[in-house]
Amino acid sequence: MGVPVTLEPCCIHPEAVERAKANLPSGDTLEGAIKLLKAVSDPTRLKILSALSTGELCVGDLAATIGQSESATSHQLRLLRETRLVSSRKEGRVNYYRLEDHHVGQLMAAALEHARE
Amino acid sequence: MGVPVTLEPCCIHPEAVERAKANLPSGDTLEGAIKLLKAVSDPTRLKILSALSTGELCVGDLAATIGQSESATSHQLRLLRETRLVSSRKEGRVNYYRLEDHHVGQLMAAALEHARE
DNA sequence: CAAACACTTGAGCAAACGCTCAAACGTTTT
DNA sequence: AAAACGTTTGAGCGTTTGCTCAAGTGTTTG
Repeated sequence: MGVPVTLEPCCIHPEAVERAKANLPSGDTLEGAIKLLKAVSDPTRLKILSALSTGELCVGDLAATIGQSESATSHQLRLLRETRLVSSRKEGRVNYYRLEDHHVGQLMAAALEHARE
Repeated sequence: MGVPVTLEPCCIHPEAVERAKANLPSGDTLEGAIKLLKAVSDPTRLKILSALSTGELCVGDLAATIGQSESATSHQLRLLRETRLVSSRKEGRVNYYRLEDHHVGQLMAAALEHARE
């Protein structure tokens, strides 16, 4: 059927809308991108990721570095673990965290560059 | 005074903490980066920015493109205007919006690439 | 085996967020 | 001048977020 789908009755520039719609990311892609962006768009978590970019750190040191309680730090680390941005390694009773995702560096760099202008 | 400043009494690896602390972005830089990241880490706003990457659009068309009410779209556009990610041009009673920041493209690209893996 | 330690977890709460709805605004058409 | 249009704005509301505090886990030390 050569019938045009998605007829939008109420818009000013239908062809512009079609073009823009065609370029929108798919639901899954958008969802994944949002999860990543939400993960890095919090001061505490961005500090954690920035700190880990200098090498692995345990929870206590991470907390001391970013100036937060260990509890708060641990809560955020959990979120970062779930989004696979960090991973952990246990040594005795100490838990060492490190960066896991290579896109995070790019994101932080772009955002910080923007902020320094 | 050769006295070492910022003595942190309670952490396991003081030298690692010092290194990580030295690498933390300054308050202003961090704040700016967070503002940018927060602005792009919402589905509605990310859709708006994605749509605008195909060219300028008026509010009604933007709303139709992303599947949101004009009011909701306008509210988010206001936020994007305040963070200088978009700018607008008025023609009669129609308001055309376009992308204003060149870092946004990089950010979206990195986030979407991550999501597609 | 008890105490100390490093960390995690759940409940609870205040603040921030994102939408809707109704009203307003400035412009254009009739 | 009135009506229609495209957009903006403010109030209100339910949801989400990020912290604290207290309790819990597992490991190590005395």
